[in-house]
Amino acid sequence: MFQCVFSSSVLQPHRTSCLFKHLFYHSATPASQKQPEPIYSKKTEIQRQTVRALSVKLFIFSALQVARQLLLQQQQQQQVSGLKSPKRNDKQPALQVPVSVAMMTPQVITPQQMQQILQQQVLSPQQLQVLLQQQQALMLQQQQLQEFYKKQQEQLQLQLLQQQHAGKQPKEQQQVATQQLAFQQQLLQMQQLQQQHLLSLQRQGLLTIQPGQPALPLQPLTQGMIPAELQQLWKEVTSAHTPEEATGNNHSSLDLTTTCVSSSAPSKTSLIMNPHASTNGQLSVHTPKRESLPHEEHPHSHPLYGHGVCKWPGCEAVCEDFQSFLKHLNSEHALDDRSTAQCRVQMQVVQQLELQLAKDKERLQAMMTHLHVKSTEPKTAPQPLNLVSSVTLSKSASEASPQSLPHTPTTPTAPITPVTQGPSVITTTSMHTVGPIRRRYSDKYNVPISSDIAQNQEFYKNAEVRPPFTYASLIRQAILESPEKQLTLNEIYNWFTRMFAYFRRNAATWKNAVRHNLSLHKCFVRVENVKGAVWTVDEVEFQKRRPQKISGNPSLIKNMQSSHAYCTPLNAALQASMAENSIPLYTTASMGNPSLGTLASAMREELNGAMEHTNSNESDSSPGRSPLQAAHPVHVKEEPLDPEEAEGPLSLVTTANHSPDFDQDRDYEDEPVNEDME
DNA sequence: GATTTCATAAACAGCT
DNA sequence: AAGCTGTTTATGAAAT
Repeated sequence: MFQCVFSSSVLQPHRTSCLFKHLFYHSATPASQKQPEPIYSKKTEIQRQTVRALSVKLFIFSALQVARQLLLQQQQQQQVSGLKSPKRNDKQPALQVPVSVAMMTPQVITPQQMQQILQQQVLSPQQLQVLLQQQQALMLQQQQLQEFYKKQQEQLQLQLLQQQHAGKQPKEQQQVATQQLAFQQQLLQMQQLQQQHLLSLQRQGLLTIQPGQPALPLQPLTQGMIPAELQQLWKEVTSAHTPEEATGNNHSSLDLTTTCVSSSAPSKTSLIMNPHASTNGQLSVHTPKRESLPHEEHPHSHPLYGHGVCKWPGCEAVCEDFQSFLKHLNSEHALDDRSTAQCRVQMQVVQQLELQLAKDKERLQAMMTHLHVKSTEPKTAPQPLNLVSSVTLSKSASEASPQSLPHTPTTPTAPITPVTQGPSVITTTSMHTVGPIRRRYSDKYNVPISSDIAQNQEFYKNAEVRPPFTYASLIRQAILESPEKQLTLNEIYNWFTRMFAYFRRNAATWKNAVRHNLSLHKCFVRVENVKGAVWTVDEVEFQKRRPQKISGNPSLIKNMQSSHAYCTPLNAALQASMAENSIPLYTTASMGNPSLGTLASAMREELNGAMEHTNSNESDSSPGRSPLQAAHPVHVKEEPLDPEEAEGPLSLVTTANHSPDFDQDRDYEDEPVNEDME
């Protein structure tokens, strides 16, 4: 294609118009500049180069027109539809083009237009300002180049004329040639500058260039080719029109490359860092001096440094001490394309997380609303976990309808009090702090863990909240949820990671804890299998091991697990009384509060009845509900009660299609580790 | 304040 | 040899 330009055997060198046509279409291809074959004389070569440079210019002009049209269209659309979710916008190609083109064709786009576009990209005022400044600078540069371009054009015409008349003035021609070469280089520089600008924007995610988009190629610069005068010229141009760059540009040696880079680099940094300027101002300019700032205030608490490891996304380089970390930071994560891109990615990650957080907050609020839990008191209570507790309790109170909770309030537990969404609803944010705190919650008081998990399944899956249950309870739950009431260690692991986002981190820690618990507690029985060893739950031992604070009656506690479905009205009553007291529910009960604690236990005792002991027989090895299933095949819905596992729809399904094989699909195939959004 | 329960860390052995 | 599994001990925090 571009051969028609350089090895233009089809084109007569003097027929510029023809050349123009071709160059108009192919000028910007990178390969076209590489090693033009010396077919013609030096003079002709220069002409070709000049012409090509001109064609580049033309190309730019054409791009301007396209940009303008697109902009106008865009504006019209905006006026009609208004501004919508900016994030989506920057994925729409229609927008990308105008923005990108606009950046390189300042003169057709007014600052206002520019602002409009950029606002769609969720730019801060600072970013906008920087962009505008840069745009103006580019505009001035381009104007100068245009003037220069006109001159060159005239000279070219003259030269061509002379050539046609076989005029021979080598010296003059050489001068002209030099100038033309310079001009070409300048144009290349211009291209490069613009290209870098585009790239920087790309890195920041402000725009994405489509494959088919006629982006200007980045032209490799051979410094040896740059005439001194061009350097001088370039200096003049750049220094004259980019005053804002002077601040960040302390390079004394001004070769074109550095000028080019430095002129775009500040924009890059400022654009990216501005959003965080208030907190991470030190990053706005990349100098070692600045970077040493953050740890001056907090000697060893750099957000990018922890546990002797560099926390830069995807790095994890080991740094023995803080100094070596700083060294590493300066060397490995300097301001380059990679770091910038990673920074941008991190920004998106944060955005995503915030989005997710908002969603989960909303969900939680709806849950709380539905459950009528006034979480005002938890907030005032010293324990940060009260929220969790109350949530848990609320579930247990409404466990008569375990599966329906998150979705529809069709539960028997009718609204008791008009619910007002208090501002003190537990937020996922606060929940995140729960993690490191070790508490024992509901499970300690025989709160059906199953119902909580079933009802908060989505919540636990997505929010990195530590479930308010002990490892033992969780392990037991995992095992009981399985069709065969037995799991291998690995399957238990998988259950943890699948059910709780919290356990998708620090695997070594919690896995160790799981193993530790399995070994430590008598209630977990290891059974040698054909396939290996599986773990089962000895329900008797499990109940034995825990102190029954509620009623002090072990047998009662044991019975409590069943017949939840029948407590519907009582649950409502309990819930009402709890709401009435407006106390941290579980805490209250745990404290041995006579009214609530005994009420709950009494209720359960009363309700348990005779149906309970169905599973007490096989408790040693397979405390499962297989016998119960046989006993109450129809009562699938109420099954969850029996061994206090309110397994949600999931386990119901598995029970229904119960096939001889294990739940291999869940344990091995759907690796949940990648569920978190990072 | 002593005891219990639990979480966490870690050493160690056996097995694959 | 490395990783997994399972056991055991130690320590500290929180609850009782």
